[in-house]
Amino acid sequence: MMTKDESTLKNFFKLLGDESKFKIISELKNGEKCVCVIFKELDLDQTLVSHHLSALKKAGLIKGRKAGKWVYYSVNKEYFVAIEGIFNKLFSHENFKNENIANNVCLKDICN
Amino acid sequence: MMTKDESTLKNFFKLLGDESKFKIISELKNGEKCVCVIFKELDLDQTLVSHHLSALKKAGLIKGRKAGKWVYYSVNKEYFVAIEGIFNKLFSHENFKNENIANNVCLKDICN
DNA sequence: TTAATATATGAATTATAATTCATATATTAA
DNA sequence: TTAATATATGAATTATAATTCATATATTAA
Repeated sequence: MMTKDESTLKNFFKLLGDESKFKIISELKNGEKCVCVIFKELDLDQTLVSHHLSALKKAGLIKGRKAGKWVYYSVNKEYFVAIEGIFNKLFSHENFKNENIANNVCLKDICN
Repeated sequence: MMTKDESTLKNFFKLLGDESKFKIISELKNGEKCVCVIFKELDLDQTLVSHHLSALKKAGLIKGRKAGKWVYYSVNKEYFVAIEGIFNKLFSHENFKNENIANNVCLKDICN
């Protein structure tokens, strides 16, 4: 019922519909950051940020790089390139039809 | 902390992160439809679809037109034009920096 | 007028995601 | 070696959104 692209985009929306995840991505757009910087800058619990990062990573939006005690996260550009393509394909307003139905006519005769 | 644009986009994401709402918008991209057609095509309860429509309308994604017993919903193009602009401003990959941090260096000396 | 139909809406319930809590592991500093 | 730090993770709890239920209103057909 939903295409793969629609499903991918819906899952992306669901993740970034959360304010904390949205803010994490906003931070990472400026370059990679370790967990310690992210949770302090956003004033969130370390463990909460780790959970969010784990969800974002699992879905492919970000990737992690371990270096010593730290883990540096950064946006996965390939993912965002793909999302951009899907979004513009599915949601650019040029694709929207705007046919109005004549008053009192119910499409497809489903309704009486 | 979040700009108005970021907040608008986040709320859009939150709404369309829901599969039913996503599908409703997908249907309406093809032109306006009455509630009766939407809920039958999506095989959802009428009352549930009304709740979703109400949320989408309240946030500005769609508008309703009453004609007799029926209410026809359609996408609000102005809203999607705006969202497209915000999305492309905030999420096009060209905006993403990709500076890697030297190993073991924690940004801003927040961490030890 | 009365009955049937389309839609909306508030309240109750249920499902799901976010958050917290306790704690484990890996790594480096002392 | 031992202690401290950075991060992750499973389970418990809490918050929030989705869904259902009961029912109201408006409109048209009978």
